[in-house]
Amino acid sequence: MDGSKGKPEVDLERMRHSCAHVLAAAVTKLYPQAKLGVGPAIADGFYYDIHTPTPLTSEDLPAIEAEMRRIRERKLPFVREEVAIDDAIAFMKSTHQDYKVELLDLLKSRGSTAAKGLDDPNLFENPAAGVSSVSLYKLGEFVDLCRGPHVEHSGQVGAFRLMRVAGAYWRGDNRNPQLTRVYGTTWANEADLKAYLFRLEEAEKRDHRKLGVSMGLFHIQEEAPGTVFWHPKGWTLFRTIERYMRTKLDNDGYVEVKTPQLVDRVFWEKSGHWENYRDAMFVAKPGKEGEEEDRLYAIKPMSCPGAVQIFRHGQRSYKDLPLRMAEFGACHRYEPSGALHGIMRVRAFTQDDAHIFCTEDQIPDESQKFCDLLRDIYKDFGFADLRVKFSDRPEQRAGSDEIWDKAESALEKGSSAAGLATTRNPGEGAFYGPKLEFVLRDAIGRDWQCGTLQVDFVLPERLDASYIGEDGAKHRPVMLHRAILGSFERFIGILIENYAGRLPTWLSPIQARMIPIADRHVDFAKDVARRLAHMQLPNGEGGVRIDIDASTERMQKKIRNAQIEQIPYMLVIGDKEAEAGKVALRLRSGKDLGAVTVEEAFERIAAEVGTRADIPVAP
RNA sequence: GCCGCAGUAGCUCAGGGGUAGAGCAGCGCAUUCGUAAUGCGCGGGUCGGGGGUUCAAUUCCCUCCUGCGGCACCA
Repeated sequence: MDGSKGKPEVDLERMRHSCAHVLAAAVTKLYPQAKLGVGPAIADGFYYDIHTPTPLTSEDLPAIEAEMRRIRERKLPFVREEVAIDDAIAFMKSTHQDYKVELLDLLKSRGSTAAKGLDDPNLFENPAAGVSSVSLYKLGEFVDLCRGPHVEHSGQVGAFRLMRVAGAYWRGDNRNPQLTRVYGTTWANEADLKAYLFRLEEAEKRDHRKLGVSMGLFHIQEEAPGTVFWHPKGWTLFRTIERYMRTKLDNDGYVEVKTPQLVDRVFWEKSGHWENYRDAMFVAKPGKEGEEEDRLYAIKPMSCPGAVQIFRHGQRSYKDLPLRMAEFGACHRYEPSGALHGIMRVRAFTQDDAHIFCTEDQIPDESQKFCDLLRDIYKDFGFADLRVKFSDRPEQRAGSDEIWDKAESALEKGSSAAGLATTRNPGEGAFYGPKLEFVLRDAIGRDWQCGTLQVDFVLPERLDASYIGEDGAKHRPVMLHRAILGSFERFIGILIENYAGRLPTWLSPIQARMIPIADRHVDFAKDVARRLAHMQLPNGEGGVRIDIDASTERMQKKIRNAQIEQIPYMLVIGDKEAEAGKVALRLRSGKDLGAVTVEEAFERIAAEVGTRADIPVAP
């Protein structure tokens, strides 16, 4: 908040909410048959859900916005009026505001309009069930059910802009009719509004879908919706991350496995997936047309049932526990078409999955160990800001209360021992156990949930996993599902957006580019490139990933191209360098480090790769 | 999946009932250059697929696909 500089404090939320009323007033004026849903303030602005006989489209927005400006100019007062709830219902009925009537009925009977997971902050809430009166706000002719508060008059709603329309289900339930949600943004003044729009444009430039394609990392095409074609550079990035993760897991006591992609549906029936997720699973029926094999296979949507098969193959002893079984599992899920988003939400993805088979007593230690590992890894990728959500027992759940008590406290113990504070997510756990969800914050303040740690005492039961205990009897292991990156695809998308394409050197598909100034320098440049490619970088990264721009372009153009590709190091070679056997080192920040020996250049790159440092960028 | 919008050259985009145009990229030639764009030339498109209306459709209509913004979903 900057209320500094003697400026009057601005209550943006109040302005935004009032702006939603101005929008509603404008719409009801232009479309008298409009029925209103809810219209809260949200981050950066507001929305209002509206039903009109023919749905509003973006083409209608300019006229609505113009009407809103007229209302702003008239400086109409917001007038609060407390009325008996039955009077309010009668009034809303008389104006055919069916949705408002529905809300009022809820208020009357339950004292709250809370829908699942989302309670509308703009409406009256009464802890005691049932309310007898509600507040209405008048703005000129327009009357709305609302808790307030509002600015004094419509001249104070600030600088706004209607942004877009979208469909939204009434009360967030897809069985309900869909209203048109009009989104707007509101700021204290025109300058702030402009700054916001500028920020949006900047965020758009980070979009991994554009950057990833222009950086030559991957593409997606029509015939394979929601699945990624990884190009050489993108796959280099993928493999770099995979190699890094593998090393981390090797050092942390994991074993790695690979389980089948196609498994008979009978197997998924046993695991329970067929029943719950059949619609979201890809299936395959092999064989000649008309003579297909009489079995239906499903492509695995997740790796855990496969891991259990390996666990239960042969006998396990308590001495084998905890058994940390990792798999970079390629999973396929038939995600709803509207959910697909670049490489962040896809139908084929690779989880950095692992299943820890352990005893109940081992859960706290394993949780702590995992939290430590996860934080360590996030730090290496440049994410220091981490928060943890703790989702506890849902209403619908398997397992006794004792077991839940144990699992929940074990998870809490583990995360707090790792020095992580958790926020509670009541009732949001899986039916099979509680979970921790790890959320990282990126460079422009967006949150991404990536990691997860879930306790599961159902699947070992369903798939009959057991081990022989110290007592010689069979016992049921607990299974911890855990992921750090979540999926490689999504995590790479996050990395691209976090770094705006300027990946740290250790992750850059091309770390250095040779730029010979003239043809006569090409041979020397090739020689330098060869040498650097054969020197061993730390962390088992292999040689420097280097290429050479031997085109007939001018040096300036080659530099520009390397800049656009965000290559961390440019090694320029002309007569002076060839003579001295050196290279002129230029950073993508624009900094010119002058002529250095090949060894010096290597040391510099190696140091950066070794610390996984992010290179400072030009302002 | 639902609501709304969009799909024209590899990319960004203009155009519009009479079978298309720019910039960048690509290719060719010339240039051999000192830290973010050398010049000239050339090629490139079933205007997302299918159907309909029309003498004529890339343009209008229907439908499917894909994408975009949300909603719903995310084991």
